[in-house]
Amino acid sequence: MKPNTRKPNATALKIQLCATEMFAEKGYEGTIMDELTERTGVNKASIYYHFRDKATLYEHCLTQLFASVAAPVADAVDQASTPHEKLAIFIQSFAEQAREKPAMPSILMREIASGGQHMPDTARQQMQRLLSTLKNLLNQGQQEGIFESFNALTPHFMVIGSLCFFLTSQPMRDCIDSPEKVDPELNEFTHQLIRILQSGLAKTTKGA
Amino acid sequence: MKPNTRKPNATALKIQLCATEMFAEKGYEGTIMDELTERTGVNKASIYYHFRDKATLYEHCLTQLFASVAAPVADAVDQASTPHEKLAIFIQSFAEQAREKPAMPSILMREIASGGQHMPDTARQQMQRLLSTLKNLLNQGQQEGIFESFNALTPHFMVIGSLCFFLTSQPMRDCIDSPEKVDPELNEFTHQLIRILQSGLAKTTKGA
Amino acid sequence: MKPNTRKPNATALKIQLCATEMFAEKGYEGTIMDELTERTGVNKASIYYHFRDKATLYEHCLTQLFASVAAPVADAVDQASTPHEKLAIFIQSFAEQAREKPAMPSILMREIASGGQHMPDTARQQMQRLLSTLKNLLNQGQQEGIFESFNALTPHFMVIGSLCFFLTSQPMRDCIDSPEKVDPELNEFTHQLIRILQSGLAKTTKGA
Amino acid sequence: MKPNTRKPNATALKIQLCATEMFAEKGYEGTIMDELTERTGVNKASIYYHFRDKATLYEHCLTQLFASVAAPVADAVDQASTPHEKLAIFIQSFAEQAREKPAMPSILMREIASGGQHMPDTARQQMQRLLSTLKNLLNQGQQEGIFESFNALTPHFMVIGSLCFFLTSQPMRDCIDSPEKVDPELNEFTHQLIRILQSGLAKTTKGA
DNA sequence: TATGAATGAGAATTCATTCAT
DNA sequence: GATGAATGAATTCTCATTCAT
Repeated sequence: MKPNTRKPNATALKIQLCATEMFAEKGYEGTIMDELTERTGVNKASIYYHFRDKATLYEHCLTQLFASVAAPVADAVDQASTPHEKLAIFIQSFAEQAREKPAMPSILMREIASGGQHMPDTARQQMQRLLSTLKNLLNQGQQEGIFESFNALTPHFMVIGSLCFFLTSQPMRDCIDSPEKVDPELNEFTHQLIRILQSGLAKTTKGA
Repeated sequence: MKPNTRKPNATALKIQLCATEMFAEKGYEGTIMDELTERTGVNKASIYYHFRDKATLYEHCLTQLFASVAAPVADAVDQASTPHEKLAIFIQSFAEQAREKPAMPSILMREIASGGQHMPDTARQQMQRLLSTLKNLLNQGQQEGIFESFNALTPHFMVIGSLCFFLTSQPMRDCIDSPEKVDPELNEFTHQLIRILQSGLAKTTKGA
Repeated sequence: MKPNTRKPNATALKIQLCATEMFAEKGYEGTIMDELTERTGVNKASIYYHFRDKATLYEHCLTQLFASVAAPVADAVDQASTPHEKLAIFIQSFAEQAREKPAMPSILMREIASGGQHMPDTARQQMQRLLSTLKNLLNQGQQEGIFESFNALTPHFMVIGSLCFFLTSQPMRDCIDSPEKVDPELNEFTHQLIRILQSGLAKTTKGA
Repeated sequence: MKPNTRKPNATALKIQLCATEMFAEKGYEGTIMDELTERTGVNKASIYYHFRDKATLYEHCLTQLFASVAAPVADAVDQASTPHEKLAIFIQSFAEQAREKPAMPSILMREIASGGQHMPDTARQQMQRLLSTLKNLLNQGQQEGIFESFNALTPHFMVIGSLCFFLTSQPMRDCIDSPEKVDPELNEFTHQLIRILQSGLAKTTKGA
């Protein structure tokens, strides 16, 4: 029984949470173990006791994070029945997860930007799972004659990409207070996203 | 006169280009000045001669990069007349710019992921410019009764976000060679994106 | 238990002592951290662990050094009673301190030469304290009709300046071995200094 | 005829003056050639054209500086006749020189503090010359029964040391504006110095 | 487990000096 | 003589990691 397994005791958990936050804020290289020490209040050597090294800690954080996001989305979609509903739920629940775990969009964006070299396999699989979920509901919709035929990657990235950009760019947008700026809430953004995609993917039935 | 005749900026330009590439690949902290030295073949002190320090070099690269992307997009959109055309051109030309300057999506994603803290003002303004361009064409379309009313941020991030994700995730997707995988080309992706957004934003007149 | 049992500050102290010596020998800019590493036998990173950076280390050394000099002098003067005695003790004990802590005159001279820009406040205060001590004894002597009236700065610098010059110029003088040269010992120098000042400051009552 | 000889043209002279100033302010190691470039407005390569390297430039500055100080002092003393007068003139004219060439006390103090390792021979000789001048007048005074017998080094350093300290510490003292502080002018300081030394060295004739 | 101290391998930056024009 | 651009050898400082207790 190696020390760095199972039942994350209080210390280990605190480290994990802080680290996930820092990785999101500053990226892998930007995260400095000394700073993590300060933020957690945990002794540096302790971090190394609980997680072999920085890379291992990173893997651990990402694995946990992405699993905790993908599962609820897939589950929620399964509850719905019609493709339109499923699509809406997909978007909705991904948005919710991203808001609840704000580290996720940041980390995902950084990882993808760097070619996913440091993304642990399990984390990658979780993202695949989301894509599959979407693919399935699109197929269903297409077979039912509701949706046009599209490569699932396009709507996938329209959802994931736009939500990640929207959420992570919030601090940047908050800096600019031009009087005309009317920033939508996440809710509004999500609803518009749903509306656009539902009608954008829909089969154009009008014979005109 | 040797082939590599020394024009005033040859060295500085080489540094800028290489650095932009590295910042895209590895991020700010991941970019090591010694490596940049090797890649450019330029003496390390020379880099510091032309650009005060790493941070300044970064700023310079970003400023140049984003200016070189936003201008052509805005210009291209100005050439078109109808909102539908403008939207298509917006997407098309942003996609083109992103393909031509592959560093841009990576850098943009990383920057946004970290709250844009290190993004120079001018670079930020260029992104604003893109948003304005889109806002204008949406307004025009809306006034002409062609588009529904949307906060421009939603379609903006649907375009920028999905294209950035699509382009930067290419290497990641290329790793997975499942036989069923059918990855679309950028062209196909762009066309689908245009189609979905054109019909997704369009005023649903049928039924009226 | 090895002879060099690790007490909490052993390393930090060793660094401080070596550094003080080097700062005296070579000045702030002339002191190279790598050399300090070699001299102390302490790992370079350890120096930075105990003292944030070179400037902090310098401050620390100076603070300690000047405090350790000024206090004994002031204390010694307090023990004496007559102004003449006090003056002699002032000179005597400053000379002693300077011999015991040969880094002090060098550092003081360099610091003053550069306008004291880098002198930590506490160190500056210690020098003020010496001046005050002298001022007081001069005042006492003046009130007792023993000393003429002088701005204390003059005798102050006659003591401090001449002793610093005498002590630090020793190596320079040792180079010149002209046969006629008869260099006084510190003791002789100090005694002459006392004699000259005692009679130089004394009220010239004769002739009255 | 090497370039770095004789008739110091305008550029070379400007460099020399600026450099002397910087060496005084910051010391040898603290003087950075790039900064010297900025201050002089002369191109860096030009400095190297006129003076082989930093060490040579330093030597040159010191040689010029100390020669220009010692000669006038010695000459002035020669004009006077009585030992008391000569002593006063010695102090007076050294003080004048130091005020006119404020770089001198700083450089002298730094050089002595570091054991005079980098002091060019000619500069050292100039300091010796001052000591000799003082020695002679003391001898004369002693033979005339005016002065007590002292090793000349003591009064020498009392003059040189105190004046150097007084002059260079001015900026430091100007920082402290305690209400009680009454800083003497150089003139007052010099007069007190003369008074103290004249009576301090004088033969105590009173048979009491 | 927890902790203060230590450490080696970097990494950013500086600086005196030189070169080509 | 003057100048912008280069360059190699330092030099300061950082950081992931380990050790001793």
